[in-house]
Amino acid sequence: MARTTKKEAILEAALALFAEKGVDAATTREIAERAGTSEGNLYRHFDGKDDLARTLFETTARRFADVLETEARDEDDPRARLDTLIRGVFTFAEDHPAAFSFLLASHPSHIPKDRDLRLGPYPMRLFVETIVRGVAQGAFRPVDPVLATGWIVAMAQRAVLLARMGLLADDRERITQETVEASRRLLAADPVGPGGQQPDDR
Amino acid sequence: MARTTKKEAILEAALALFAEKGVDAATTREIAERAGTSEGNLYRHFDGKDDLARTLFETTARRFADVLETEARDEDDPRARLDTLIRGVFTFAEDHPAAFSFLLASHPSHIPKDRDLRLGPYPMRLFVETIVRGVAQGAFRPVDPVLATGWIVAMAQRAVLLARMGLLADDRERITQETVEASRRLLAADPVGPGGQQPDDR
Amino acid sequence: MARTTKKEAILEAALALFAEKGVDAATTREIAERAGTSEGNLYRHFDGKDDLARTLFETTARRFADVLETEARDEDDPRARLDTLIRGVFTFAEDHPAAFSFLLASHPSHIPKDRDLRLGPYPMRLFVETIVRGVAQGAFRPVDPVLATGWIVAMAQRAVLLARMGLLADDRERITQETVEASRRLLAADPVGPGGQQPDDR
Amino acid sequence: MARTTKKEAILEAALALFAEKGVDAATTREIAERAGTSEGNLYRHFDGKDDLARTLFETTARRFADVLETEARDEDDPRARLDTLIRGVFTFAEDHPAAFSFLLASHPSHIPKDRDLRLGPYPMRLFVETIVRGVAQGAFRPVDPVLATGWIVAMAQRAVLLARMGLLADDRERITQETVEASRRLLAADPVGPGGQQPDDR
DNA sequence: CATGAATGAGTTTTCATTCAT
DNA sequence: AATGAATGAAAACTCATTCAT
Repeated sequence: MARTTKKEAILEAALALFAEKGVDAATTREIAERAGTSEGNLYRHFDGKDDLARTLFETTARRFADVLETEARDEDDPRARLDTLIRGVFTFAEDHPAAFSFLLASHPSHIPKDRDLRLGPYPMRLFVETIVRGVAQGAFRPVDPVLATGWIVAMAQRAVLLARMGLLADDRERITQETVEASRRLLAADPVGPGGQQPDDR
Repeated sequence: MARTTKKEAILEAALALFAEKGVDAATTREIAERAGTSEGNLYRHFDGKDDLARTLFETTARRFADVLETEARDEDDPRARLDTLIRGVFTFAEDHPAAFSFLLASHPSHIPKDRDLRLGPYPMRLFVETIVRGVAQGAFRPVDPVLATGWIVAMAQRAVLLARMGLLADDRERITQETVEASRRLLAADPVGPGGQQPDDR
Repeated sequence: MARTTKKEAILEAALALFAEKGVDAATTREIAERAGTSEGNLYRHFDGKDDLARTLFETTARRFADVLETEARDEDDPRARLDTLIRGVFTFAEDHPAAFSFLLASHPSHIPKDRDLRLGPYPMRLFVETIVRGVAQGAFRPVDPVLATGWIVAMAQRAVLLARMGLLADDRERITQETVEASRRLLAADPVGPGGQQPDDR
Repeated sequence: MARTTKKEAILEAALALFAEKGVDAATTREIAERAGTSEGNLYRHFDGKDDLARTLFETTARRFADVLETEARDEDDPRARLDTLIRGVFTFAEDHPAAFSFLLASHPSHIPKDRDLRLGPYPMRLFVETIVRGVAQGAFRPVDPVLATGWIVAMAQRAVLLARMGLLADDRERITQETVEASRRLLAADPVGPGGQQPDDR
């Protein structure tokens, strides 16, 4: 308590409740209660519930991006960098479970239009850039980098979700490894000479 | 009156609105209005909004599973069968866009607990079974079939989402092909000989 | 079923529900359901819920009066007659529990104004007349007959209520006797000279 | 605002309306209106209409008991004490007419189960205790004290009711006296020798 | 800053009654 | 007669937001 200001307490409470039951289902009263303050005070710090949600979306997405960026900072090789980014998703999900749920669970209609990519542009962008570079360098096979990013991020998110639901036998580290490995296979440049595996429309 | 009973009209209206704005944000009044009936009548047919959501989740998930099952009925080879299932996701998304959105967008807390897999057990199960068989036959590399199903379904869903948002340059057929191809790579059995990719080299 | 017409079934169902939860809380739907018919049909036989309640109040009050009248028909002596009337209340309460509850539980504001006496004028009148006669003959001490009727009827009703609630140790017959005895004491003419009315001369 | 808080205003308005038309027939809107506040505010202070009714039942029953207790505090002799308690019923009915009506009119199904005695255990208990003591001391004839309490309380209530309806010629004081006198006769120990009055089991 | 009572515009829900069949 | 879908009006209840203190 000592350190955390009321404003932070409100943000924290709101994030937890938004993650748990969705923005619509969470009431300002609950939020205030959980934050140990009054409803009125919530309005001193924020413009309202929507503002709270928007603020949280922004800061959460940015924090997510920061985690990824920090972890991947040193990696230069696209393959290694991508691995790290994926691991970052799992790390973030573990370290900030409410934030992770909130980002995932927000109904599309709640998400600000210009950062539509479900996870916000910030985190996505790092993936996209890495893949673009990897393709250019021949480290990855040629694919639409946005599509590939979508695949990989979705895979990681779903893996977290399934793990949380207790539907996976393996432990988190193993699941992370598997998912990293899977993404490698997804993007691996085809071996041998030219004429490799076109997506070969069957 | 005509052919479609009011009950069906209500279901249809609710599905559209739930998909568009989420269960919480859709009001019973809107639903009734859109269904061309009275709010009271809605309560004659359903126990309330939650019941409506539950019913829709169930029937929609089942319809999804039926589409997949029908399309994959003739395929026996796990690889071909998996391809078909993935294509089925895209087909369903195109043919029943509201149902698809609704299944995706439902907040986890709205989803009946025992069919938690986001898409309900019905559709998921078909994937899991196919992968289990494929692994047994050596057609796929050994992976946790639930995890692999999660990956693949999530990839397909995200691809649909990105396409809907207009973030992908390719047309739908091409995106479908790409996603099918990606899943093949994900599960491809390793080339017998030594030097195979262990998932955990790192 | 065979014999009882739907109309009777409706009356019976309504009486039971009115007694159980009150007129307001009972819904026409419940009534129809319990009567094994449809809501619409209820409106063929009655003008609505209020009409049903009014009809039931009337017939039930009359039936009550009939029971009392029948039992007391042969008694001519005011004392004996009053005893019999009181016993009649207990008899009616036992034979027609729903009717009895309904008559008691109706909120004053539901009771037709001109038969205000809680049990309707019919049953009350028999008591009043008997007491008037008893007073005139010197069998009872001089009291306001309406007030005395109120006392006695209220006593009997309360006794039934307490018995139903299981708050009384004695059996029904004993409670009846006690209440009859109590009413005798209430009205016993004072012993004037010697040889006066012991409360229990009978 | 003034002195009386809104919460009290709500309780007061609800009590008046509940007494007048019954709990079911009174609407939250009316209550709020009459209390000079908004419906929403009613729900800030109470969980709903039922909670309001429950609260009122409790506080009203307790206030009733308090009145009785206060008035009877100094009386030690069972007979005098019982007289005072009966007078207390009339006093309470006059001073708190709405509370009195509400206690009487509540449909049994609204009454909390463990204080079923129509007037709540609180007021009843004082009567029961007094009668038990009086019987033990030989001041009253032997009767089931709960039954006797029922009789007497019911008599007093009915007397008030009849008076309110204008069906009694006498004034309130006279009616009170008569009812007190009646209760004395009800419980008077039989004179003379042993082998006193059995209720003459016929 | 902070509180929590108060508001009002909504929402969900109920139900007596009507109506097409 | 009978059904049960449909209605509309009103009920209970919710909740983001404001306001006096």
